[in-house]
Amino acid sequence: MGTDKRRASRQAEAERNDQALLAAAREVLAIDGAHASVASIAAAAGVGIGSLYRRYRTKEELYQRLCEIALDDYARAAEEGLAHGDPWEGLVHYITTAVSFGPGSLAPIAGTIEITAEMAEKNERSDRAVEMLVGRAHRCGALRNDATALDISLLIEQLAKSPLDDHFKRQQMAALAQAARTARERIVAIAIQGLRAPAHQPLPGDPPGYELFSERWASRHDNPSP
Amino acid sequence: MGTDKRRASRQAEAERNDQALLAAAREVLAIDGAHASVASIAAAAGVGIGSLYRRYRTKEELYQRLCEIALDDYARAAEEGLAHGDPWEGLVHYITTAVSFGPGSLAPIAGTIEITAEMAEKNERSDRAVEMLVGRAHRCGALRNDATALDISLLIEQLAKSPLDDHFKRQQMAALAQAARTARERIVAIAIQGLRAPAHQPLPGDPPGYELFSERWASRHDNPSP
DNA sequence: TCTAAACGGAGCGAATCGCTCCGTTTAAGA
DNA sequence: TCTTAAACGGAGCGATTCGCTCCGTTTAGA
Repeated sequence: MGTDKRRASRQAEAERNDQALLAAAREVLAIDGAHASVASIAAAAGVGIGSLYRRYRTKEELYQRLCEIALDDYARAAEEGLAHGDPWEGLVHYITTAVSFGPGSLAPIAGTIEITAEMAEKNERSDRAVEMLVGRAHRCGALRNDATALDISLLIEQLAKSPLDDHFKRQQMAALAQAARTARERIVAIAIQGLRAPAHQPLPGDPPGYELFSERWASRHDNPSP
Repeated sequence: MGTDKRRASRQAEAERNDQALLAAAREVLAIDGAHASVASIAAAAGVGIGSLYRRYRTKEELYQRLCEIALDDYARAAEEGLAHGDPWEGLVHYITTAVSFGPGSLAPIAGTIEITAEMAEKNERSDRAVEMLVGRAHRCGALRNDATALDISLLIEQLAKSPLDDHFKRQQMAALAQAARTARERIVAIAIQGLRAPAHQPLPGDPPGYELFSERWASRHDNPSP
């Protein structure tokens, strides 16, 4: 079909550039956090700033797209976990996969962008899957019964960010960055072990409420310091 | 003695301001990370910028002082742990106390300042104490034997930073910040539970090496991107 | 050879940085 | 009461960095 030929070289380059941009943005955001600059994202993708702004009219638009992709990844990881026959193994798959995403593009920019409809929808899908995953693991007795789905979500967020890895990446020390990554895998294994039933002693305080998630995305553009 | 009178109001205010500066710097650094500004530190302390620079000739000098204090806190927490009769309880005391320090003033500025002699000394003292703590806990069989002292130090660093807490603090939402803190306490409890022997399965990969700590403080002022 | 789509990046105004410099306040001594 | 010097707060300097625009160049296809 002619379409394939029309989509050839030049348009194909545009497509490749878009993928490179999204991948680079994800990486840079994970390392530099909220202070990542558009210039550094374009540079990391090997693309001019102009090309970036031809695809996304603004920085926020790019960030929104990144969030949608990240939320989709989380939802998929949770659904893969549900596909596992063993409830515990399924939960472990979700946790390790989600952690391996790194801080993704979510936490660093929470509250700085407007939530799109697509983001809200993917988020609900993800929440539902995680809730089912945790419920299953509770019922089969593998997961300690005082750990809630929100506890696990917060645990994932806590483990996802690796300051050590980021630091060595920023300094271009690849070997040490790799070592930092395997060190974190050990820590994740420790945390997962801590989720197994039975627990030696109950978790302190009340279980976390959902406001911890929802309130943080209520984007308030008013700066705290006038 | 006349000294007390000479040290009265005006010099006393200077002393109070110094304490306020250190406390505020610690707080601001924990929230804003490496991008904290001198102006915001002075403002948080309720002090003029001029007063800050009368005490510390440069931003780096202030940061070095903060690091020395933080390292001292860690060392003290570890030594308190050693004072406990029960090895496991002593280790738990160290971990929870160290985590409660937050990211302190260490991780955010690692590699950005020169190490003073005092910093190196306090660091060694802290390391020795932690090594003994972990050795004791291993010998009495409470701590899983494939978890090393470095694993525990990295675990502490991983848990110390609370993005959620920081976010709500930045947005001046005190109630949610408090909720975020108790949520993190639950996560710390989970992780500690994961350190208990016996483990269901061994930790993956090789134990982390000490370069992960030492290399990161080798301050390289050359920017990676020329 | 010509055209139009995709490209890269210099550079704009605004914001922010670390830090200096100076006019003001205040407690102690004459 | 007046003088003095130590401690104060903060406006503002030059440098840097930001998001974004604008324009000259490259290149695939007719």
